[in-house]
Amino acid sequence: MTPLPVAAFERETPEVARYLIGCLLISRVGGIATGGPIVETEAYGKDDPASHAYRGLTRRNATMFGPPGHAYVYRSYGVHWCLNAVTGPIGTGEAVLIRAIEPVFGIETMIARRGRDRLRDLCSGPGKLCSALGIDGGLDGVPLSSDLLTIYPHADNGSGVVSSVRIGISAARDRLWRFTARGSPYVSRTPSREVPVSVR
DNA sequence: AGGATGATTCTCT
DNA sequence: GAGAATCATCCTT
Repeated sequence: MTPLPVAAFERETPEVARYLIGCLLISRVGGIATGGPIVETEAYGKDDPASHAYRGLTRRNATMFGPPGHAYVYRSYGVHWCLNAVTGPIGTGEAVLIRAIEPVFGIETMIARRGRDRLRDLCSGPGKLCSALGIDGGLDGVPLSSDLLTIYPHADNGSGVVSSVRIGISAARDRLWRFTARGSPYVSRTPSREVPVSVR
């Protein structure tokens, strides 16, 4: 199975966020495969006051300005790790936050890492999925085609994807830059207002 | 050096 | 749905 090519991360960031729904995210941290299909993403794109990159390059967000197709891993609220896929050409600070996956591979390992045994509690949030997959700051900047962290394409990509407003931000609340797999019980929160997404 | 601020999670109501 | 926990990062003195 071939990982997503870098070209897949070079389109407009919201388009990448939509496209990633259904793609397979696999971690092999610790030599154990964990992961599953992506069911929730958010775009942090151009001229976006909600983005870490909005006020320019800093030490934390430097990876966002690097090459597309790499992982941007940052610490949230001092305790959680969050995983992004860097998008756009070098020099632009854009990324897609991977917010939730459907837990499929390495369930026992993910249960142990999370300290929770209900399937829906394993990967239903950006901090949760990093915990379940063993992702931490040491993976910041690694290619998403690497042995440690890989995103694979999925045949059914595109169907059943809906958009809604992003979660946990205070700026640019009107942008429909959150994407979820319609009806998935593994998202962080059920979207209040779902808007259909056109598939090209 | 100090203060404000979260791209969150968990628990309780 | 609301509130607490918790601390690295960033910006302002």
